[in-house]
This record gives sequence, structure tokens and C-alpha cells, in this order.
Amino acid sequence: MERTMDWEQKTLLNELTQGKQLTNLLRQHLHPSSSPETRQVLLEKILCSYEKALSMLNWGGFVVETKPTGSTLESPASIANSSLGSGGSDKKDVSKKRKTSSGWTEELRVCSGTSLEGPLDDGYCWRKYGQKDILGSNFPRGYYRCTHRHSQGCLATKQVQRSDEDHTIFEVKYRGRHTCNQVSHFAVTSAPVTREMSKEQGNHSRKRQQLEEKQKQSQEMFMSLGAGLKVKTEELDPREDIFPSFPFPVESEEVENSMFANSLMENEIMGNLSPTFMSPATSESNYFSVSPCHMGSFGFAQNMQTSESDLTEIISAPTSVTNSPIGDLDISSLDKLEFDPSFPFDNAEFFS
DNA sequence: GCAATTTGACCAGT
DNA sequence: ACTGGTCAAATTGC
Repeated sequence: MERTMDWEQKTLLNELTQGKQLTNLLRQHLHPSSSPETRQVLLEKILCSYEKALSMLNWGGFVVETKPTGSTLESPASIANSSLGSGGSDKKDVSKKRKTSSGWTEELRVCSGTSLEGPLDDGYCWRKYGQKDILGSNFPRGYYRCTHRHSQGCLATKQVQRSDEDHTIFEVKYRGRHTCNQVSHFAVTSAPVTREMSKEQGNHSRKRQQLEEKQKQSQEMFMSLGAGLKVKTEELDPREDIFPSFPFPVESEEVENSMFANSLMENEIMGNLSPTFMSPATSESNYFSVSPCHMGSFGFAQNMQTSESDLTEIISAPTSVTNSPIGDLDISSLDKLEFDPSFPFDNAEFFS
């Protein structure tokens, strides 16, 4: 019902408020004594907040100018808020409105080719809210939204559908960005828990309760799947891709785009995920300390569509999965920092 | 009893 | 009119 609007407004308000607070912070750090990095970060976050807010207001128009610079700030919430009209249907504003495909920011293919069937989970808690038989598809498409939709107003959603060609492949589309504080251990540990396949397998498990169990499982799964996993991003209309707003796997692409891509990519492609960079501990701790834009900036991955198909093959699931949590962490705006040992989080205090 | 899933209905875009 | 996305009541499971 009106909740949708409330959330949007709330989110919008939060962004604007955040922008204001960050601006104040920046003002405080205008002193010469303050480090330039700090100011830079604050600046980016401020921009991030405002872009989010603006994009929210412009959802329908897809107006988000992203700067191909390192400080990829994009409008996260925009997409998320876009439409997932939550609950209220009777209200004219949002409700059961159907968004065109353009709303989907990312499409991935998760292939679990080995013993363990089912797609990898991205580490978030999803709640299924619908299923549809799609014309021309042998398998139904499942619709999921973030479990924290109501509690935290997280508007992230995803679609999962088994591939006709290869039923071991799950095509996953994401839309919206997680604005919840959810930090999944799966994600961190790259554990794949597959809710989307729950139906097919009749394996319904309540996440929290069985979290640990899953974690184990998924880890094993992950290990076994390892090489066999593939995560592909499919090309979308360039225009539609303006919003690369999805945290999870997409990340791999972003990494490619990012300035530090080279070095990182090398490592990842070679199968050496840099644990240091994405150590769970780091992720989580940073997650909270640097959350202002944590959902915000993954974009620009799309620019890379060029060699996507090839790269994606290379960029094995491990990478994306492993990274997913981080993606959520806000690599975007902090990307540089993440890799800058000098910057670190002694500055994190600013983001409280 | 609560939370998640299922599933038919509803709605809007094409 | 058809199709895809979402809602929400009913169902299921813990």
C-alpha cells in the first residue's frame, strides 16, 4: 500500500540527510590538518548520496549520470525503489505495476555444473514472492525480494530461472540494491545457499536457523563447484545498463572496470582470490563503518560489455561469489581506499 | 504462532 | 489480448 511510498520517501530522506551530514563532516575536515583522502572520500560519499536521491526522483527517466572515474557513484536506490512496489496494490502510485525489463540491472548466469544442483546463493536472504511460467521457457521464473524489505526497506529483488538449454544453469537477474544491513556469512565465505532452487529440490530451509549448516554445506559446495562455476553477465541494452546497481556478482565486472582492475584481475583470473582484500573480517568491519554509500556504486561494469562474454568465462564464480559481500560493502566509493593501505580505516570514524 | 512459500488473481505495458 | 511482475490469501513448515 502506501508503504512503498513511505519507503521511497524514507530512503530519499535518508540519502539527503546523509548528504547533509557528510557535508558537515567535510566542512569539519577542511582543516589543513585533515587528510586529503578523507576529504576525497567524504566528497564521493556526498555525491553518492545525492545521486541516489536524484536517481530516486528520476527513476522513470533513468537519469543517472555516472562518471567513469574511479569514484563510481551511482544511484543505487533508484533502481531498487523503482518499482518494486511493495505491498500496496490498490494504490495508484506503484503497486502491481510492471516494470519493463529495463529495470533489471544485471543478469547473471550461475551454473552449477557439478554434483550439487542449484545455483549459488549470493549471500542475501531472499524471500520468494511469486513464480511465473514464462512463455517459451520450460521452467518457471521465480521472483524474490530481500527478506528485509519490510524491516529495513531493502528493495533489492531478483529473478531466478532455470535455463532451458542447460537445466543446471540458473539465470539470475538482479534489480535494486540491498539497502539492508544484512551481511551474510555465506557471502563472506562465498557460501552458496540456494533458495532459488528450493522448490525444485524441496529443500526448504529457514536461513537463520540453519545458517550454520548451510554455511558448511555451501562451503563444501563451493569447493566442489569451484572450477565448474560460471557467472555470466548478459548484455543488456546499453542504455538500460546505465544503472549497474547490483552488488553481488556483477562485481566481477566492475572490478574489471575499476582502476585497480588490472592487478586484481590478474589475481582473480589466475584463481588467486586475494583473501586479504576480501577477508570476511575486513568486509564486515568496513561494511558498517563505511556504509553511507554502501549500496552505491557498482556501476560502470556495463561499459565493459565488450569482452564480457570472454571474460565472464574467465571470471569464475568463485570470484564473483567471493566478492559479492564486498560488493555490498561499497567498493564503489571506497575502491581506491580499499586498496590503499595508507588510507585505511583510521578514517572510518568519520562514517559512523 | 510466526515466517516463508505457493499460487491464482490483479495490474500495467506492449 | 497477451505477457510479465507483483500482490495477497492460503498453505506449509518449524
